[in-house]
Amino acid sequence: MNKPIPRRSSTVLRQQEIVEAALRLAQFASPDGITTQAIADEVGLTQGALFRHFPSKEAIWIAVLAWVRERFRAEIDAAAARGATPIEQLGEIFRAHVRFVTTHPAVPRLIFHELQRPVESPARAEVRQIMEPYRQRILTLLKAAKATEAVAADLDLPSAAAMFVGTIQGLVMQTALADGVATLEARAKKMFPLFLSAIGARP
Amino acid sequence: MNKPIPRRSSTVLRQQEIVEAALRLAQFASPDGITTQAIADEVGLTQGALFRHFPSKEAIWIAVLAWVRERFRAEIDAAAARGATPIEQLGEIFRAHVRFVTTHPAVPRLIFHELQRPVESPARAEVRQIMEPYRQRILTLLKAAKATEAVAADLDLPSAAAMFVGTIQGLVMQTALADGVATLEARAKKMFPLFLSAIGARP
DNA sequence: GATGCAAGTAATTAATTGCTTACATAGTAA
DNA sequence: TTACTATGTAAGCAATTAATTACTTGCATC
Repeated sequence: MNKPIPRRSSTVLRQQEIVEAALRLAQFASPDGITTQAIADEVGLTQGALFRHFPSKEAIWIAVLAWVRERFRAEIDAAAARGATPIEQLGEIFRAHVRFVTTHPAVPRLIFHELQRPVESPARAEVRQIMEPYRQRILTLLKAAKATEAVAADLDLPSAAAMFVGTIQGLVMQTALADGVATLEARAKKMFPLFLSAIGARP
Repeated sequence: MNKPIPRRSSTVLRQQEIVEAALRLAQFASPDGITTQAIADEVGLTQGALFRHFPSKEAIWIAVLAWVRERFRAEIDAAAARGATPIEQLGEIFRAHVRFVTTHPAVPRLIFHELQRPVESPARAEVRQIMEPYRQRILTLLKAAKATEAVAADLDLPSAAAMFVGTIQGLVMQTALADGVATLEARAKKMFPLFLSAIGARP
C-alpha cells in the first residue's frame, strides 16, 4: 500500500527530501557536524548524488533556512488571524512562536550556528529574513495597540518589539542550555503576562 | 624598556597566554574555525607546543570559558556593590552585563557555539556554570525586592529572573544578527525601564 | 661544569570530508 | 529501435587539521 519508491526522482522533489532530511538530522547534531554523507544516507542516496541537486553543502542549508522562513511566516500569520485585538494577536503570536520552536527543535540550533559565525554569508542573510519581518510585524501590532490606547501612552515601541522577540529568544537559550525544549512551553506561558505588564497593557 | 620575551615560559603562564590568544581570535572567527595553528601563531609558538600545555584543543576552550566565568562573576559582583537597594542593584547589574558583552564580543560567540551543539560536554557545563549562578543571583535580588515591597506583590519571581536574563540575551542575539554589538548599549538602556515596568517596580 | 627536566621545534600521521569525475542506467520522446 | 538527458553510483582527489613523535635546547640545581 506504500507509495512505490522510485529509484530516480526529479530534482525538485529530491531537493525537498534533502531539506527535510537535513532538518531531521539537525535535531541531533550541529549543522557542520552533519556531513553530506549523513544527509545522503538519510535520504537514501549516495553522497555524490546530492550534488546533482545542490551545488554545494552550504546551498542545502540555505534551502533549509528558506523552508523554515516560509513555514514560520505561515504559522505566525495563522496565529495573528486568531486574535481580535492587537493585544490578543500578540498573545496568539507569542504562543505560536514558542510552539514553533518546540515543534522544530532543530531551528534554534541552526540559528545559533549562524550567530556563532562572524562573517556575513547568504545563510546569515536568510536568518535575518526570518527575524526582521517578524520583528517588524510585532512593531506594527504594537503601534495599533497604542493607537487604540491599549498600552501605555509613552511606550517606546521599538524597545517593546525587541523585548517581545528577546523574551522568547532568551527563554529558548536558557532552556536549550538546561533541558532542551522540554519545559519551554510551560515557562513561556508565565512570561507573557510579564510582557503585558511591561508595555502597560490594560486588562 | 619592554619586558624581555623569554623563549621559554612556564606552563601556567603559557596557559594564560593561550587563553588570551584564543579569546582574541574568537572576535573574528567562530571557535571551530580557529585552528590550533592559528592559536599557536597568535601566541608565537609552534603548533605542537600548544600540546605541552593543554591536552587537547577542547581543553583550551574550556579554559577560556572558565576564565570568562570568573571575569563575568567579578564584574557582576562589583556592579551589585554599587547599588543601595535591590532595584538599584538590578539596574547596575543590567548595565554591567551589557557592558561585559560589548567589551568581550567574543563571548556571545562562544556561547552560541556551545548552544548550537546538541550533546552534553564539559564546555557546555562550563557555560551553564556562567549562566546558572547569575540567574540565581538575580532571583535572590528579586526576592529581596519583593520583601521590601518594591515590586508587585503577586510577581512570579522565577519568570521575572528569566525575563531579566532573557531580555539581555535576546537583545544580544538581535544585535549580533544585525550590526554586531555596535548599537547594543544604546538599545539596552531603553530596555531596563521596560523590565521595571514588567515587574511592577515602584519609582 | 655536569645533570635532568620542562619547554620548544619540525616533520609526520591518520582521519575526515566536500566535491569531482568517469561511467552506468532509467525514463522519455522521436 | 534509437537516441538523448537527467539522475544515480563508485571511486578518488585535494585539502585540512588535531595530535604524536623524535629530537633539541634553555635553564635551574647540585
